[in-house]
Amino acid sequence: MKQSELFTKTLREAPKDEESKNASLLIRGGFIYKVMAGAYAFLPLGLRVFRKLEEIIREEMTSIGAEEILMTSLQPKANWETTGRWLDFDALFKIKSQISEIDYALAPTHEEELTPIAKKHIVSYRDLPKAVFQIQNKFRDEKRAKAGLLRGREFFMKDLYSFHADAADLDRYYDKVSKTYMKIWKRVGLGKITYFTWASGGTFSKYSHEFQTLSESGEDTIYVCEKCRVAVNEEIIAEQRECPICGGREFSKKKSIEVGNIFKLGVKFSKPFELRYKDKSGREIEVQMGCYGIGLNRVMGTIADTSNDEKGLIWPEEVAPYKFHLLEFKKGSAAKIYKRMLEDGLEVLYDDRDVSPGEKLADADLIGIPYRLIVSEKTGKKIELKKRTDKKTTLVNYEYLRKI
RNA sequence: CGGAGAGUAGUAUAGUGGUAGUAUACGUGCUUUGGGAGCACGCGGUCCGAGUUCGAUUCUCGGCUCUCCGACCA
Repeated sequence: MKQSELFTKTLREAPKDEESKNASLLIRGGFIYKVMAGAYAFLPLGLRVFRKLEEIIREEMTSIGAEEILMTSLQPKANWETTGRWLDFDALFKIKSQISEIDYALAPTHEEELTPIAKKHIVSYRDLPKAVFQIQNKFRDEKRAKAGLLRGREFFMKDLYSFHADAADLDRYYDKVSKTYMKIWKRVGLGKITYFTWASGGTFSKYSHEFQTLSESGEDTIYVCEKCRVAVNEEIIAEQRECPICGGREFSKKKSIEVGNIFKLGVKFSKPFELRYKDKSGREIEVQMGCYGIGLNRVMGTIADTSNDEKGLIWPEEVAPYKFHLLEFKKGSAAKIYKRMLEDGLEVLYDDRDVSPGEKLADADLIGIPYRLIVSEKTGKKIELKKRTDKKTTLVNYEYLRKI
């Protein structure tokens, strides 16, 4: 992509209506646009990051046998009445048709939609286990949207739902998902600071688990067992005074962002919707369910929040909008290299704009693409390479780029 | 939802009961090119409504919006 043709511009100063570091940097870099409190549009660079995240998550979900579906945002009131959550779900957006006066829910989560769907397809023990996931926008009527991308009213989630014949099978799958989640954090660059965390199970079960990423701008507090690299959420530390793994009592208190959580739903939804299967003896048994979420906006915000310096963003390689940022200091001098990179399938943002070197460098710092290539001479022969976090550049030849 | 603060140009800011200023961005021209270049000229603004007043961007009231603190958070 030529930067001269990019839809967005960078902003020299942080917008004053946004105090959070994540949104402030992302807005300055032209990744997102704030539509209103708690609702952000993804612009070309931001969408590229989003798609990378999506693809990583998709690959990992597929690797544990989950199939992708896409459900609706508009949902019938009746389904929510079936579970009692039409009244009980605080953050449920309810809308009324101005024509028919029929009530709808704007989906904050999809158990109420998926369980009846599953009923059509899961009728026998032969149909189990099953797992489906989707990546979709969700709506939650948060009393207070805050912290930029971290708590919004409309956001994207990957939600995975699994269906099992019995609790033991659910347990096995739940563990598998946990491990896969840890792989995902690693791939998106949050591996070292994300902890598997014991949390209250809410209305579903005694415990659930969260994945908490250490960050000063987080709204959660966790207690980390440094020995086991696991944590417990503040809400259960009172009852769970020991590390669930090693039994240790040494915790350090940290602020964190919940980037994912997983629940064993049991029969919470299969019961009201009468999702049952017949076992070998012909007996009808309620299906065991699990659900597993990852907030994509939140993950993107968390990366922005935890991976930056005073000059701008520092994207982890797997989620960067482009792998290479090609800068030229003499008009047109990098055109040939750019063309060749495209032919070789290398992901590159080419700053072909007619602006000063200083401005290009400052923008490159802000946008945070991991590998910077600088062509300073008219001949275009010399390529300097500098990682976003490096202080100095090194001369490389073209062939080297393909090996990075 | 309770509390606090804030709305002035695309962005960031200053200021004022009487002509709204600066930086940056943007446009034109010339010069310039390894850390947000320089000069000149130009374009562009007081959130909405009501009230007080000869006159309101400024004061008062209402609304809308945003931010922060708290509560809440499948």
